[in-house]
Amino acid sequence: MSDPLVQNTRKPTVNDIARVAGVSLATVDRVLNGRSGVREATIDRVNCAIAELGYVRDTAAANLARGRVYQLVFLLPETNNEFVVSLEREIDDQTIPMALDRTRARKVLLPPFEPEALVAALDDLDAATNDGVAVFGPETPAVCEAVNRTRARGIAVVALVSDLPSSERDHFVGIDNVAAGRTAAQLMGRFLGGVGDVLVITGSHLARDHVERRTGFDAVIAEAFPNLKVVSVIEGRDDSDAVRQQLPGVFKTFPNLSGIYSSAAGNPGLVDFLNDTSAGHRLTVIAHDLTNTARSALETGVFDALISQNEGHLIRSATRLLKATADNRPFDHTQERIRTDIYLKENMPPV
Amino acid sequence: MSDPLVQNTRKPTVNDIARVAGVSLATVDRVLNGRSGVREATIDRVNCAIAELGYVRDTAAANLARGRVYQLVFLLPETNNEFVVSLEREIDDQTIPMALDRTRARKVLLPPFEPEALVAALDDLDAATNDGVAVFGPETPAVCEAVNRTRARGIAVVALVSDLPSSERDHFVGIDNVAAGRTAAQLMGRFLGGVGDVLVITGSHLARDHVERRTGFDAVIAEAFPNLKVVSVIEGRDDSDAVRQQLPGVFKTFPNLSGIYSSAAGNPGLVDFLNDTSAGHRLTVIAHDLTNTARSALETGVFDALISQNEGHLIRSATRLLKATADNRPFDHTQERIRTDIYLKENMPPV
DNA sequence: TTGAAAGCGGTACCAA
DNA sequence: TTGGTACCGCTTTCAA
Repeated sequence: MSDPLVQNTRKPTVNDIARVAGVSLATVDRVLNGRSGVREATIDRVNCAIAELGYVRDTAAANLARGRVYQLVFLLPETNNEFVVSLEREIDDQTIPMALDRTRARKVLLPPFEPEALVAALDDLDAATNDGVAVFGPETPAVCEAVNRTRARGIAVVALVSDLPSSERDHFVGIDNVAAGRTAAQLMGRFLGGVGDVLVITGSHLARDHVERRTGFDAVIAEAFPNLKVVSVIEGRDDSDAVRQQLPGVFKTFPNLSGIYSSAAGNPGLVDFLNDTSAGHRLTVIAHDLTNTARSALETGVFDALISQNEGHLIRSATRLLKATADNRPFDHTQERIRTDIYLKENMPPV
Repeated sequence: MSDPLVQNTRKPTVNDIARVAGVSLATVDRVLNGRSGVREATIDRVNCAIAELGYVRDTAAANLARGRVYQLVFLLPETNNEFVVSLEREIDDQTIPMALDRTRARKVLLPPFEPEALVAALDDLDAATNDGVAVFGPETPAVCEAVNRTRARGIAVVALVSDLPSSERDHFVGIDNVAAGRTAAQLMGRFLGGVGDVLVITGSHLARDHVERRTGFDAVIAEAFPNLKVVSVIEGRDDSDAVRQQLPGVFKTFPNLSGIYSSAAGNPGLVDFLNDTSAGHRLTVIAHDLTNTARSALETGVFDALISQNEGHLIRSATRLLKATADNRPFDHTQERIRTDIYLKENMPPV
């Protein structure tokens, strides 16, 4: 083999193609970019040359010549929950590095758990000024159809954090939430020595990620820990106050709780309650996402473990995937896989 | 503010600088690249223009013009231990994506635990043909001095996996191994309910990462688990056979072992022994690195948890850091932080 | 349907 | 000490 990418030989350029195919640069470009106005026969000649030479386009040079800037949009729920806020901050922090990479990302905040708003926002995107969009929102048929329309208009779409598998989104950027729930259950079971009553705090039955986490959690409890029981489930709608208000009732009904799986947002409400009743230290608490609240709860021993996904990685990965899809360029699947992180006090990354 | 990187205004180019400073392109280039032959006064004028315009060099365009190819070297121990092998494979797998990014990485395998070989390899690197080197090896004074010489010659140096803090290496790419050891101890303690006798398998006292892991492990046992005891420590030199051979003796002396912390390589030897004696399932075993052996041991319940660092991330991060250092460009610290991963069966990423 | 040539943001050679 | 200019790999306008 003499793959020029692997060997020390110079990489073939458009000029090489032109020479080999016996055509001009302009024609090579037309074929390369699928522009019309080239005879079939000529197209074939050029494609042969491309194949023969093992040509791979230099994206940097192409973007330079084009003066291209990738315009991306992030559709996020408008909420003050810490995970989403840090997702936003991550986008802001990436502004300059992205700009150096010919990429501009815009945030659009939408009322949470409202499919209509999401649909409207998607339908509002003009393909002329938008290359790609990352969607973090509920999976409903209307949303999926809007996603499909967006793609049909030529805008790349990735689902962020919560998947939209019933749509034709290009990619999903986030963790396997069933696996996350399973992981939480395994930790809970091991930490509790396999016995005890557990409370699960979930967010919304509309949020696919929340539902999946519960599914996973319940499955492992059932499979592996016969003496562990989920005695109560509360729905906190990702709202600290809502969580806070429901807890006293639960503890009155089940005074012997030994574990809590906080599978969504609203942890400040939980921590607040646990500190007030000083129940935190005798309970095993497993929560999601390395937020400031979770960090300090882990630090003080109120939380025992955290399941998390790295916000920086989510944003960078979504960005890379949208750009690659927009150019329909290949990408490194292993690099784009978001890991389901487990954090104990000991392996928390420094802030 | 009118930062052109953030605003929609066009980014300033060398031409803008030339115009504003009233000099030619060539002079701007001289100043930008610190080339000699420019009057002080002119240099100042150009620098003023640069500052005033908020100019940031377009690295892609610069590299295109220069025909630059980054030449990187990875110095790795020559061993068949799975972690190192998968590090090598990762380098191989990155060959094509790197080539597309004007980067060529070369592996050099050296006899393990032999500082002299490492020193010789470093001193052998020609700055004319090498932009950066990643070093995975023991920290000895001779090695540190060689690292310093290499840097002095103008080659970027990062320590990989095992830090070289006594040297002037540009960066360390790897996890905090003390934290990794602490994490292992915390898991061990929780999984064992805080009581039991534990065996620690280490690699070599010459390897800084191995020593640090033990330090962290011992510290948490001492701090948090008074009824947990490290009753024996064996040094396996990252060699499966060596590990395998020492185990029967340990188990004869301490038949009541309830946990094993395998803090280095050589896991095939350990798994082999555990399967033979069918001791695996009553012991709590915590090991390092998501290798194939570890994967299947986790799957079958022979291992209970894994501490790991992502090989792909290690290689990509080392590569980005070496290139950024070579160009002395800034980089995103949070992106380059290697996480100390915890894997249970439930959150193992698919192969 | 095709080609010549200018230009994207830099670099570097050669001449002045 | 300085400037003019060709060129890196690719795109795009204009003319043929």
